[in-house]
Amino acid sequence: MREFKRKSRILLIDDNADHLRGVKELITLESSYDVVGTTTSANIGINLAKKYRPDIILMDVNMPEKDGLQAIQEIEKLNLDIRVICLSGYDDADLIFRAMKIGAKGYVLKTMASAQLIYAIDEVAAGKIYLPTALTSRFFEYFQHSFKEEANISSEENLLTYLTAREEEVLDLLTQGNNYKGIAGKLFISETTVKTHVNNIFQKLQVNDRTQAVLYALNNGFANKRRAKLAV
Amino acid sequence: MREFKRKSRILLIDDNADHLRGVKELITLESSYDVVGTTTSANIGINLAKKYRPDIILMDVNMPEKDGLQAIQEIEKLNLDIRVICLSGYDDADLIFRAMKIGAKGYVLKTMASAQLIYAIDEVAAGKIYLPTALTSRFFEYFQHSFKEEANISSEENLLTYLTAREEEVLDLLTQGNNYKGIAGKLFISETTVKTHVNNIFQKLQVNDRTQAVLYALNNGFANKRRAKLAV
DNA sequence: TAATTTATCAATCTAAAGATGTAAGACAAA
DNA sequence: TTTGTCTTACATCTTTAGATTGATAAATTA
Repeated sequence: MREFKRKSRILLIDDNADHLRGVKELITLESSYDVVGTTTSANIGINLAKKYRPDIILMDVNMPEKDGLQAIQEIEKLNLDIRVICLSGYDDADLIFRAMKIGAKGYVLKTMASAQLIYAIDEVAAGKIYLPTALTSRFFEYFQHSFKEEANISSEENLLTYLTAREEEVLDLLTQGNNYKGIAGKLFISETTVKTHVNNIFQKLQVNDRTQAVLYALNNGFANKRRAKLAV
Repeated sequence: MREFKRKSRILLIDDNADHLRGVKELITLESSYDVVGTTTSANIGINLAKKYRPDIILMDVNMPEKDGLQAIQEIEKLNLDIRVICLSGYDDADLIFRAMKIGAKGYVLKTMASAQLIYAIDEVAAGKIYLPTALTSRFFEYFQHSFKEEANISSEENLLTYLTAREEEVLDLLTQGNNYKGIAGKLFISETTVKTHVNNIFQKLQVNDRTQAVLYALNNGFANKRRAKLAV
């Protein structure tokens, strides 16, 4: 069963007026999409997005007035189910990474063949996320690089392994911002006992105070809820 | 100018002996790669990797004895410049994400056409990172989802925005484990001034002590080196 | 069984942290 | 000019944190 699909409506944002015209012409002539608006200003673009509710926005990410990435973030926050495809002159890995991170559904280079742009729009219009193969490879190199450093750091020697089970419990409560009294109350032991544990923790982690202990714990894989989601 | 390239040497690790045989046959007959070893055990596989130094490992990620992902991590730690391609029966987004995170250079489903596997090996052998289009899309959905939650959390109301520039400097030094004296020394101001700033920070962040302030800062986007690399 | 580790608790002391109030000079906005 | 905010600074006081030493019972390991 094939459901009815209306033509996707597209908004173009690009500070280069020539390129803007070119893309509009391309889409109008070579595809079945509607260009519902064009602008050379990111700020105006955001307003047009609110007004026309396009299905897709082609956004230049290299604009002087306002950063394209910032514009994408603002649009994403509106939760209007608008899918943004980045247009960029550069295949900078960091740019690609940040764009995908904040929710871009595609990233296409201006230097790529026009057929590739149309294909990207087709894919994104169909609900997919699309990156050209070459950019995907660049993305993953950057992605893996950013995690490799983390791995190297924590593979030196993790002093946390020397902690006893009880000390880990105490440290866990420390990383939640508890003071001695709070920890004692939660573990049903005396405050002086907590002090003993905490002092032993300091010795083992080779730190001077609780803040440093907490920082060591967080930087060396002591899972605190949030980050655990991205942990292996 | 085209440099000489010797045939890439491949090690196969898959606890399913039938599948192992099939893949070996495929590679031997349909490609120009050398299969230098096969094993159904992840642990033996790691030893074979050390011994034969293959260029590429095809690793099943769903094994009972030892998790394939764990095996990949151990191999990556050896720094032998071995490129690992995951073979999996499932297109589970979380699995794909974790595999790529720990350094897999490719991820191919067992259900995919054999030509696709050969193509993946070709790409990885050529130094690229390869994910089939369908899996790339899944990866990005997962990737974006994991960051969207972060964005939502910090979009409640970030008390950090109320801090003055100087207070941010002080907080930054706090998040590095400095005490009053350390901060005073680094900012060339008196210790009492630091106390004033710190107290104001506590007020604005609505916390009781420095540990809580540091935790608030870290959980609300206050960039400390490491994480800054992944921040927008 | 003897030795070791772990978890518990206490007393004591010093140093550091935190609360509170006050205030002067710089600077920008109204 | 006045108002307000920011940065700097000090004094005083209370509370908390941290270091050190010592001790006991239970559990583990040699």
